[in-house]
Amino acid sequence: MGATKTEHFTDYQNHIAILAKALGHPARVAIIEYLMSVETCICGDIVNELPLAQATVSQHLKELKNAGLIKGSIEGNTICYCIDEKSIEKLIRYFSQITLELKTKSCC
Amino acid sequence: MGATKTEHFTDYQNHIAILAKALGHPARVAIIEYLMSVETCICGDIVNELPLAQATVSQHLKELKNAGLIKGSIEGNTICYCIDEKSIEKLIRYFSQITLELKTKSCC
DNA sequence: AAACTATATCGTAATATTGCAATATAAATT
DNA sequence: AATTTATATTGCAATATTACGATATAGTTT
Repeated sequence: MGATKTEHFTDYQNHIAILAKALGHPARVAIIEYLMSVETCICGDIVNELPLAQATVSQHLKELKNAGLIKGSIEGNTICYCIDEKSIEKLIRYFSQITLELKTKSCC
Repeated sequence: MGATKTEHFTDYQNHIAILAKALGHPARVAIIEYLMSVETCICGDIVNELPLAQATVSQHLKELKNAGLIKGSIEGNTICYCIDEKSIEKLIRYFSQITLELKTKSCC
């Protein structure tokens, strides 16, 4: 015990959970916010934007990348990170579906 | 070290992270899915819907409630759980904001 | 090539999460 | 009142996450 029983859930449930989990840390929300705020996605400077050590930021970026929320491409010396629009759109569709369903309910 | 440094981030960032984290487990996504699927939010039966022990489900429900994603009201013997629409709408607004910002970018 | 810059990985300590059996609580039924 | 039913809490073991210093890797500049 202790480990999540992913095998008991559907692929869709697991995928939504992976995306949500990746955003389940304020540092990663802050990273997304920063990527959103810069004009282009030419980055490099993410470490200096966050109140965390370089190794920690690198780790958070890796998690966002593994979840598919951001993409990173090597740009000479630095790495150009940007938000992967598709995953955000998947989340919007998921949550929109929920509110849509809720409209058909009578209670609460 | 080891604990999340919440104090370094804004209230908004922390709140989005709390909501996302609550959905960061397939069992909790499945709970939301189930609450969405039933006609009314008269529940009780959530435990039998999930492939997890009663104690574990109870714990997951508590986490969803703490995050504000669901509300539970005592209905005699059972408890009536339902999705808190406001928190879902907050998430939709958040993600919509992201895609909106991305439209103004030139790269990626 | 040596020094510098940007990022990743390793190792490790602190803390959190997941899952469950056992037990507690509390309302409903007999 | 005893039993049953529904849910919560406790305690604990297994596992995962968070954070960071130290070190590695790889491109850039001098």
